[in-house]
Amino acid sequence: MSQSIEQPADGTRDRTPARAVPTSADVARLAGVSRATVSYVLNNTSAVRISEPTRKRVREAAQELGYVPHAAARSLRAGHSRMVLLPAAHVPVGPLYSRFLNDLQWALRRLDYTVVQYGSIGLDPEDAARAWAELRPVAVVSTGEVEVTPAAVDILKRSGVKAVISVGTRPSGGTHSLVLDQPRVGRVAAEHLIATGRRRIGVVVPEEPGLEMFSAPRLEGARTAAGAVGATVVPLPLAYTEESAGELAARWPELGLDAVFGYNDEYAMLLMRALQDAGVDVPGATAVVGADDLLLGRLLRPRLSTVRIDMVLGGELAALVDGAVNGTADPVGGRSLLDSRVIRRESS
Amino acid sequence: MSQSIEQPADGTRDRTPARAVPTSADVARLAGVSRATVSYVLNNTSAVRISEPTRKRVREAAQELGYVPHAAARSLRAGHSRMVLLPAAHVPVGPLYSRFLNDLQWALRRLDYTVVQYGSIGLDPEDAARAWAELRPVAVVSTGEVEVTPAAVDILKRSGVKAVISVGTRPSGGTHSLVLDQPRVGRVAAEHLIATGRRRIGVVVPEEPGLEMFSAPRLEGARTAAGAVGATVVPLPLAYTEESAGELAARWPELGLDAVFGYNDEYAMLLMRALQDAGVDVPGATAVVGADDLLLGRLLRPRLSTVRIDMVLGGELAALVDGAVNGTADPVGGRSLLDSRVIRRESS
DNA sequence: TTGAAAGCGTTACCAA
DNA sequence: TTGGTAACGCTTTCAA
Repeated sequence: MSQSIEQPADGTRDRTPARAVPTSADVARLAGVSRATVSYVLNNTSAVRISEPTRKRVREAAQELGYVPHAAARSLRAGHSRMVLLPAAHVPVGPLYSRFLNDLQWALRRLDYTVVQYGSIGLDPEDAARAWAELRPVAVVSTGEVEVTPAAVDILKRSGVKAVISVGTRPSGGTHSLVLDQPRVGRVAAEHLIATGRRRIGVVVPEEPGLEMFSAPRLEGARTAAGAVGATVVPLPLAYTEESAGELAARWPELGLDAVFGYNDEYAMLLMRALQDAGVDVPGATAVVGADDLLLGRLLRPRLSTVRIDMVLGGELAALVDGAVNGTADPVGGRSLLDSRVIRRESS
Repeated sequence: MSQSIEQPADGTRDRTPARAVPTSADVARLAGVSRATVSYVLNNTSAVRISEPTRKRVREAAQELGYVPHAAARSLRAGHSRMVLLPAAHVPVGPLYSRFLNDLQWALRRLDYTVVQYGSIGLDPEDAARAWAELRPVAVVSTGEVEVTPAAVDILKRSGVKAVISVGTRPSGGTHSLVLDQPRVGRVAAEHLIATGRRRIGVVVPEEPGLEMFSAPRLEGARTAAGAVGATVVPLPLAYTEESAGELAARWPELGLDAVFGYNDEYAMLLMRALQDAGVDVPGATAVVGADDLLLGRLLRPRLSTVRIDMVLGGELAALVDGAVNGTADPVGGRSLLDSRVIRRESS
């Protein structure tokens, strides 16, 4: 057994069976003051002056009891919270996106928001919205995998949500939308391939679920670019396994493609290797382009060409959220936050 | 500009300036019943029988107002919540770990917990614990990057937290610990290399911050295995860049190593390529082993040998959390949830 | 079958 | 300088 569970071993188990959690009333009692005074002292309320000895007594009492204020009670009283709800992704996405989400979480934290990840599987958009609304978040930032319909937005707004922001999808009614231009990724890839003389372009469409929201618009973008010059685009379903790549590579001659956009670097690497193993010359017979500019793509031979995506920064999105919450005018309007450009290496 | 911000475009901006969020009292008023009745109807309280016409009136009133119950008020009244707090990682970790966290979040959700990600940067363990305690979570699951000291555990327990679970670290006082056996990863890698005749083993130690919690124990495990048979282990600091790998490869002759454990597949791939570019024969002169069994590792030539880590499943950890919360006896005791074994391919 | 009221832990107003 | 009190939104016991 390479893993173990340890019970608390300090001999204090059940020393205090269901001991009550101390409240400000307990602190007040111990310090011999009123609850109001406790609140004043602990919140450093400047409008009220409390004598130093009293402050000291209160603080000591709080310390002794291990008193910690109750956030829910506080925000109930205050009438608002600083909770930002992030609908959880159904499936782990790529490294770029994970990094983005992590950045976002930290940036929000720095702005003193509490981030709640909330998964809502098998709920339709409106039921999901109702579930989210129960938490009375001040903002909802949907990262696109979860659809936010106009009706859902209405439910949220009516429950007091100040800002509904969707990122990664096309704008949906009533939300502030941060549209990550996925079609552009496919478009610049295709344009690059066309510019280097290719005319029959395969576009990998991952079979793994949860990726359609990225892959479909990328495919569409490639189609746009190809349509403009009479080039052909062929969708290529591909699972992230060596078998699937091998099968696709075996069909390569009959497909008659002279280029392929691999959705991202990982799928592109997988396919490129399969093509090479099947005797297809890269980039001679077929050019290959990935996306994300992963370091690993530079390790293969030929080095993988890629579309570098400059993802919007978590900090900027956090600023947008904060602005929307405060009702401040759009803090990022007009700025280009997502840019994609081809980095040509050796595979194209 | 490849990205745009859209304002709500339905012409309804500020249609209802600061309209109050409906409460159960509003519903009661509209339906012509008491708040109690509203609560009974909406919660399907079985102990009380409400006439069908009344139920209907209440439901319609709720519907019309867009009423959604207030979770904080509810749990304040109930005296407990179902919130699980997950201290946020400071830095994005590998794909395996992201997947694990995602699984965990979903598994907890399925058990009807609400997952709150909470970052606490620059806070010492006790202050962080106090911040967490304000939220009155029912459980805290530390994924290791954030240290949970015994004092922190005490603060949490006193605030009503039922279970403190730390995963990935050595057991810390008073918590249920799920120890992911990182040393074992290094040990099996080293044992494999030793078994195939290698004696001077380099172990990559990533320079990227936030990875020490994994890399240090892996290095230690390798040392243990080597020490047992008089083999040598040399730590190799390496940044995740081609330059760093190139510099390390350039020093290879003077290092005199006949094998290297690359920390994980990504670092191993990076280093293996640099070695090959520097003219080092792999696996002839130097054997290379990674970890994580990434698909991409099979694309290089020679195919990368790796340590396959069967990570504990999110669902199992969620079950442990649930068991700890319910006070049920340890639900996973004695089971081996983390296992590591070498998958030999061509690079060793 | 329904309603009145208490209480969860806070904070803010007003009075002392 | 301090304390009493009401109110935030909800559930639940008790009484009608």
